[in-house]
Amino acid sequence: MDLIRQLGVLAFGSRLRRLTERLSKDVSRSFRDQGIGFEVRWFPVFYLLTLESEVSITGIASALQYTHPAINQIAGEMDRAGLIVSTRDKNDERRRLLSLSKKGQSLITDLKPLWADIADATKEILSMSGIDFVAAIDKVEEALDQRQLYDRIVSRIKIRQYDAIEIVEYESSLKDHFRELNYEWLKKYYRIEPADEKVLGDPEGNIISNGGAVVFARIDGRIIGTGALIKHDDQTYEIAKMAVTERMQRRQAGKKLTRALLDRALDSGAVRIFLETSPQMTPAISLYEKLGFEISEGFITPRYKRESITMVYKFEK
Amino acid sequence: MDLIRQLGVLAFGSRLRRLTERLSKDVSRSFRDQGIGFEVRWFPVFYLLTLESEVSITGIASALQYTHPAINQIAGEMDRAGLIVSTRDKNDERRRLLSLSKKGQSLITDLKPLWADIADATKEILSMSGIDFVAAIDKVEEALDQRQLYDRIVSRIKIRQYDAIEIVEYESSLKDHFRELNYEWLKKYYRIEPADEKVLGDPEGNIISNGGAVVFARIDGRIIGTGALIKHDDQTYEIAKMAVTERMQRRQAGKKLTRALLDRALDSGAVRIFLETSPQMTPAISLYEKLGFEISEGFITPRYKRESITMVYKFEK
DNA sequence: TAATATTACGTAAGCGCTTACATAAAGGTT
DNA sequence: AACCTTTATGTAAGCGCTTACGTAATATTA
Repeated sequence: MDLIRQLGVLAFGSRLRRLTERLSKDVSRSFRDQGIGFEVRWFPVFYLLTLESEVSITGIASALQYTHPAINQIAGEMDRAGLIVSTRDKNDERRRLLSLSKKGQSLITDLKPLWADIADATKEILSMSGIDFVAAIDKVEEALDQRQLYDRIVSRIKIRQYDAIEIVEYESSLKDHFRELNYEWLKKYYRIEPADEKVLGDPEGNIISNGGAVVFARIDGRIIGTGALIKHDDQTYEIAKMAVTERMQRRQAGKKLTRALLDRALDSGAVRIFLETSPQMTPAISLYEKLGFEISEGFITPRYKRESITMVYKFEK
Repeated sequence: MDLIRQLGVLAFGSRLRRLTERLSKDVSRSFRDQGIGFEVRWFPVFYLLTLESEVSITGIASALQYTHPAINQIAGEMDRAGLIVSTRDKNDERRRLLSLSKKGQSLITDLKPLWADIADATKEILSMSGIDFVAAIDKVEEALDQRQLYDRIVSRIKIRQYDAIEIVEYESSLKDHFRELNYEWLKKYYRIEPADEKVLGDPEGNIISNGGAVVFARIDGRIIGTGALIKHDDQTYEIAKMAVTERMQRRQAGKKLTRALLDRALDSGAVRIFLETSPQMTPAISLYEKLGFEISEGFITPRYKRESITMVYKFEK
């Protein structure tokens, strides 16, 4: 009946939220019952002030790992309830130092046994889980400190996307894709120059027949990206004409294309592999860096008017 | 440094909230990154709609254990995003039946692998806790279903309060307390009648010297309640003149006083123990019931004008 | 069959935090 | 000393749920 429960780890967030709400609602109700005029959400701040007096808003915030507006709001409420007093820091007029008021001090004795009851009851509930729940949360938080959930998800997504891309060899039926994919971004960022038209119009004549290669990236049967390997001499290869259609960018096609061309160059005995790209293309540059290229002084005559930087593959010694 | 962490079970609510926020923020970010136009908070509803179509708002709410306004809001957003369509139920014009739209249907294939990535990453994090976190939450929720945290806290508070009350024997220096405590509530609810004045003015002459007793409840050195045992004959005792000062009510003083007087009557060989109270005093009545009294036909001549009901102690056979 | 209770849905506002932004004081730099 | 950066605080608004409440449709009951 309870789908959230069935979904297990998939609806883990909803699950935790529900549990949190359930527990904290009960705790606040217990507090209210006592008619002490104390809200549970004040508890961490109050407790901190029993340990230390003259603490600033941000001081409390960082000790409790809350944001400072949260503390500001709680302090406002506690102030209105007469539990704290605040004074300006003599040495730093920005800071507002909080301490418990007389009334706040005297509340401590009333609250302490109540805390103990709540802690005991909570422990009782948590012990039903059969494990040390608090310790388990500690470990989960440590794991998150080490590497965020976000990063873990993203790396999985990337691997999946990378695997979903198929690298396809050039054949003449795909000739138009090679031109169109490159035109798409050239038009967007620059103008198409004669040198572009020449190479993109006849990849067979200009690239493949000279010992180079053209490959394509395919997802679900659709060509979405391309790239070429141009042979300059037996030892020198250039990766060029990389293009991925805009809608399919950030899906690791560039990475898989580059790696495919790089492998091909290495297999052909390349000693020098380079590429040219534009300084604005920061995602591309960082991709190339990840794959082992580094920015270098240009060593070939620029063939295009557009500004470019040269990157060279760093062979491992 | 992190006080919330140090507080352990005492700040368990804050702890859980923090973890929840951290996890769900990362998950939503991953979703947003994908640019699918899908919010994580829609997930449970969306998932349910992949299993069943034509589900009503309250139907979804109860399946997911959310409130219906939550579902209403989520449905509104999903509607605006074009993921669902809603039709009126032919048999019940109040109900709005939700189903996935074409667009919603086609999203399923995009979302499924993403769900899997998120589930895997979450599992990875949770496995760091070294225990089956989801199962642990299951058990905690079961424990809560059995008996709420609130009830567990309250019963601890009551025991503590009960233990904090000291029962004090009558002595003439406490004579005024006996009168004042009784006058306090008599004035509040009725008028003081001659019969009251007589007994309350001279407990020694009217109660104690006739083989009865007067006791007091004391907290932190202060007398806060009183009660009397009146002897009618060797076998018949009456519990009467119970009073607890208003500010100290609900602290189990009445219970401890009654139990003390009851024990005394039983020790004296009572065969019949009764008391009179007013029908409006429902908290008192339920207290007496808990202690073994039951409402009975009055069997003594009414001594006061105020309306009253008689309760008799039920001896176990 | 009229009155009453229940149910389904919707809307507004609240809760306890957050992010985003503004302001003023303090500290650093040239 | 003028300028920029950083820090402490405050305020507004948002988020994702909740409670509270209103209205209309349906079910129940006398």
